[in-house]
Amino acid sequence: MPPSERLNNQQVADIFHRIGDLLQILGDNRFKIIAYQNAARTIENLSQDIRAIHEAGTLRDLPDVGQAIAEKIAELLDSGNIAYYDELAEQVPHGVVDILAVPDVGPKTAARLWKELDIVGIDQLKAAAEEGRIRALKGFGAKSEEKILRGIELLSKRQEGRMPIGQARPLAVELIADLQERLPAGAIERIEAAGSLRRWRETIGDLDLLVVSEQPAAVMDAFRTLPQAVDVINAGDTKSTIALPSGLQVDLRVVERKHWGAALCYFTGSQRHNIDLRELAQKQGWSLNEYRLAAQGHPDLPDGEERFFDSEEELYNFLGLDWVPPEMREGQGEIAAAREHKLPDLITVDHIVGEIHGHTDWSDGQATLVEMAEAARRRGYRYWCVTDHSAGLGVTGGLDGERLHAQAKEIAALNEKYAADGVDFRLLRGTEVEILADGSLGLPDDVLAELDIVVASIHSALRQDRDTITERCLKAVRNPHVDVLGHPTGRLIGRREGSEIDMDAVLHACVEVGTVVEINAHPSRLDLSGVHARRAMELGCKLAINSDAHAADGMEILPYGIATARRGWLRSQDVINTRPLNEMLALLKK
DNA sequence: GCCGTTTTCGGCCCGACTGTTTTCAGTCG
Repeated sequence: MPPSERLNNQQVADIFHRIGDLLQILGDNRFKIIAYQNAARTIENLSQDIRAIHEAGTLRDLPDVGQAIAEKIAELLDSGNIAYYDELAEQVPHGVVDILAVPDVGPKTAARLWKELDIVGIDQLKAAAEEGRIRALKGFGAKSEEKILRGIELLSKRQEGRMPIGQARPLAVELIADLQERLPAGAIERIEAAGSLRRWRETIGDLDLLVVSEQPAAVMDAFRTLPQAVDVINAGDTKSTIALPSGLQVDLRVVERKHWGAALCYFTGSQRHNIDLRELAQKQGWSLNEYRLAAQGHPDLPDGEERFFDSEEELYNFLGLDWVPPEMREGQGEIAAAREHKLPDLITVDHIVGEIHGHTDWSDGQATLVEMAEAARRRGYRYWCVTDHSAGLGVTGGLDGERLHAQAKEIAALNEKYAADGVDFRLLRGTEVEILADGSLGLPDDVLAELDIVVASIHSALRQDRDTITERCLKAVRNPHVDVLGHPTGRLIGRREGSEIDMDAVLHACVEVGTVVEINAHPSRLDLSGVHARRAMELGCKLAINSDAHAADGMEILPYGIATARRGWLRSQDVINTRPLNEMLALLKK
């Protein structure tokens, strides 16, 4: 198969999602539909290329993949299509599936619109609603038509997709502050952003706010009348949904104090994690919802007997589990690990004692060397490596050997001053050297050899085909002077897909030759991703977490990188810049 | 269609909100 037709994991997962959609519209068994959806989710969360798993003959070992789905994955990868899928797709006009994307239009509605009104696309749906033709259907009225039109409107606003977490977190802070300002002191006892934001997912589909209050009506009112609310989508007694100008939806839910533990857990998700937790509770004779555990078929208790939890930890412990950090709640084996008391001791921001990738105004940074060094010191760092761009990346005024020498003098002078003042802080000399299109580097080996740390990164020709860009990267990784592979895929979340690089091959090479792999903490990069970070750790890679700061306040985004590492189940010992200077340097390639 | 510290058959999470309904189905998370 030519590289352009090579399906990636997401594309394979999309086909199985699509099978699920088609089965829903056709009214098939709902558990069969769930099975396809679960398999799709498993595939999109894989840390390895699904083709490699197929070639190893281990598809059946994947969770939620049984005989039937394994065969269909194999068929898809080998032949490029799935006969069963084609057969389903023939039965349903293409546009009917598109209609499912409209909020509040589900499979039942889509099927009826198609069969009873011959609506097979969003444009037709809009026309029918505007012309008042939908109210002719039993169970539909004028309000249903309004709701559909509003749904289409929301969908068009939401086309930009999910919001990057780097935008969503400040927004949540602002919303919480505004809400509190509009209510009398004490009306809100507790408030926290839950959902994918609390799990630190890369992108956020909607914001979930959870509140403890004895005045739910006042809270609901204040929330629905926030100036940012351009639309009120739901308005209940304890739950409301508003839309922001960007199209982002915000849910707010009010619960009683005694519900906090169960509610926070429920609203943090993920959905998969919640289902796993509820199934576990069920096996122990309990029914779990967002408020409490209630005995149900318990050997010693009457049905309905309740247990409440002030904290998540108490709930998890009650079920025989250790508390699971939110970043791990993705249904990737964390419940089993929590039951066996084998959850990793995750890395925290406080473990980081220095960074080894950042920029100054010698290249495209905004601050001077001194300003960056002082910013690093204010964070309590013991070292910071200056890695300005190399020549070869035209736009940023990259440094050649001569300018690196000039910079070295400034670095040496600063280090001498720190030493004289008895300050325990060292600036290191480095470069972010460009991996050129042919895999050669932007600086010659003799220049690289002088430096403390060489970070090698790709910024251009990211659209090379898989084999070419993988080879290019492998060549750099194997260069004896290259210590760190910077932001390996080059993606910019929400703006640019990463390269098609064969990550498994690159990680294997890094283990083999001792090249460190970066988790770039910038919220628009988060590169490696959590999924790839976990794979890297499992393969035995050494990792580093860097802000890639270009300004004095640039290191403040480090928590995004730490969260990504935590999503990859990383511990402090997996990350080299948790170690003191000499230990860290000793972990680099010799 | 998947899965198994009760199971290879018989299960498969749970509740808020909405609209059009007099008791519920559909959708969503």
